Amino acid sequence: MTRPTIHDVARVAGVSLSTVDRVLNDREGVRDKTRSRVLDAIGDLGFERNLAAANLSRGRRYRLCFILPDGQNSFMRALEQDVAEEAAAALRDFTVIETRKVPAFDAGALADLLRSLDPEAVDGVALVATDATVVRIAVRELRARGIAVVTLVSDLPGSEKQGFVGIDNVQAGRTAGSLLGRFCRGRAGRIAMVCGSMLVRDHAERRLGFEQVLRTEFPEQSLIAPIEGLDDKDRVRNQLAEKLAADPGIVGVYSMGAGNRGVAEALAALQPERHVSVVVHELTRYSREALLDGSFDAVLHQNSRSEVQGAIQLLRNLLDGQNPPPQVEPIRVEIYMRDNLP
Amino acid sequence: MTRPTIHDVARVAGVSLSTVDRVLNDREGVRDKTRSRVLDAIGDLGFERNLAAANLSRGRRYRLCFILPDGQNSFMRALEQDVAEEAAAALRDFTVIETRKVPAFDAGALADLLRSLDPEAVDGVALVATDATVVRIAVRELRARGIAVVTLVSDLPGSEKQGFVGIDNVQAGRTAGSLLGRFCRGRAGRIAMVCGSMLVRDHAERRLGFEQVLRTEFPEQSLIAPIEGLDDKDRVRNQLAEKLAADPGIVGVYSMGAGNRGVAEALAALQPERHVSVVVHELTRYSREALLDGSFDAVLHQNSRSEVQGAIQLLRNLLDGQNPPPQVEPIRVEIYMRDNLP
DNA sequence: CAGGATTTGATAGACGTCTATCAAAATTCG
DNA sequence: CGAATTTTGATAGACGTCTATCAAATCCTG
Repeated sequence: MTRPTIHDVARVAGVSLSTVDRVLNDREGVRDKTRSRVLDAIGDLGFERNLAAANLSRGRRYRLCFILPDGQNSFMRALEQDVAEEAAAALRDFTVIETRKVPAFDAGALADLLRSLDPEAVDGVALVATDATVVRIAVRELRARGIAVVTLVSDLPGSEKQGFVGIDNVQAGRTAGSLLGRFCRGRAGRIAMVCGSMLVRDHAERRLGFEQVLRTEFPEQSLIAPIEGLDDKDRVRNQLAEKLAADPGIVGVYSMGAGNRGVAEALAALQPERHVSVVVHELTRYSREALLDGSFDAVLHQNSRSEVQGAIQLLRNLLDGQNPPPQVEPIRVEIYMRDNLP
Repeated sequence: MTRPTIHDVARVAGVSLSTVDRVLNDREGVRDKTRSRVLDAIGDLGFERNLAAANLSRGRRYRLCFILPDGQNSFMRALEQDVAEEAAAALRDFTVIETRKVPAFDAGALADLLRSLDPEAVDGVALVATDATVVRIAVRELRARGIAVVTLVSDLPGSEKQGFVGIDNVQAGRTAGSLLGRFCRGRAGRIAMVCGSMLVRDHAERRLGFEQVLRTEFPEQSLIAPIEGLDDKDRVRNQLAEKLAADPGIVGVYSMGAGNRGVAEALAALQPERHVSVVVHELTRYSREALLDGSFDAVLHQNSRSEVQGAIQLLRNLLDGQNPPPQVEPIRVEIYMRDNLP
């Protein structure tokens, strides 16, 4: 009924507390035979070290650093806010979180920042990755210095990061295709796409998934080459409005990232009897309003709060050296419509 | 940089450790003037008691009891499984979880069980409520005995429960209506509904929300009185197949709860060229298969694992007397389609 | 102001683990 | 075999909080 302690382990193994401690904390000077007696006892008893007591004793603190892109991207700003709020809550668990910002899409700046991190001051890092070789190298160096590394929102495949917390963007694109295809069923025509930039990895992946589904499952719709909005709402509004006016056969719009406001404005300018189904990404103030007034049909979303929590938990588990690290729940592609808004 | 301790509080307040302790733990024999000096010091320093150390010291353990309905409902069985798994993980945090089962829909049995719970053995209870007055009374008595109570999945409004962890079922029904209405757009006709029993509160609420949306937003569709499946797949299959055969104008099906297998079978029997859009509840082995083979279009889901975790966290917070209790993330109505299956 | 009651302080030991130090025992080696 | 080395044990104090006990100080009452 009560959990076994190191005292029990010592008793069962027939050794002293000191020896148990040496084994538990990987100190040297223990003969193999003795070590295995202790490990056997641990196994027999099902002993698990009381982390709370251990951390209390050593005054353990987790010093984490979150690295986010700077700039006006509203998803990133929401993420920053979530980090700040979770940082306050994490203090209770002896976790100190520092936030650093680097210019968006600037791999060199990101790599420089990573290189500057001192293992004396930081135990673990969560970064929104920019996909570049210099960053991979910097991650490898961080790991070599003994700092734990996970990627957040945007992954860095092929690097030595120890985990990724974010959604599967191909899956997100497929989901969008599946929804929009169904919403437009019976109205064969064309579908317009809007992205931030095709140079951004997640948007490229979303497009890939979207086109996969549309082409195989809804061949009655054809796709128009995407508008690159570059996070500029006016640009998005103008280009989309132009396309919609020029082609009355456009029955659906998929917007893969920033630019929701521009999309909403272009739609508002249409004749009321024209029906265009719309699926966009990221629940923000604007996409929410558009859902409520009926101009958007669905919004795909990633819960940035969960992502931050997941990254913190994953880093702590890595630093605790838990074996195996208890899995963090994967982040889901969430679908919102007017009626299940949170 | 380091958190203040009770020693700091004592020093700043100019009192002894004993007095700080008396204030912190609500022991009597402290003059008001002294108490407020201590409270001021706590406020000034931003002191927060180190729960890990406190629990270590008192050998605190959280004894929770989860009460679930017995029977073949597959959602409830999945929930039971989740409770078992979370119970194992919770042991690490000195939380001992016991599961009890009562006959489904039997308010008397549930109330009896609640009455039998001994505050010497149980600190908190999470129950899947049956909506009845005897249960409300039993909950009140539990609270009077000092046991914390929250409802899980199925709420008990008007009772003295201290929280509810589950989804908003009216919202879920609205979401289903919104999806199915869009899926059937352009094909005006009739929509069939399937429920477990109209006596179950959550199904009744789902129907309410569903009809709200269909009637106001998609008046071109008309609704057929629901089939009551009573958790019997053959009954669901037969009745639904009969309706579909009799009425070629049925373009959509909404199934509010148990009975997914029967729905899938009735659909499989249709001529391949007939297209019926389908939205059901709860992601199970069967609804998952039907999504994958295209016979269901969307599945609404509540994450029972999150619900169990949420209930545990809420109960622990209540028992810790945290003030204000840190909010548990609300449970979302999740939408799954083939392409965002977890 | 004495006496009793109430409030406050001081101290010790506990919870489970960690770290450090020193002594004792066991092993290895010449 | 004795000395050097390695391995093990014993002990003490710490982390932040809790509980208990007893003594000292302060308060109230008549």
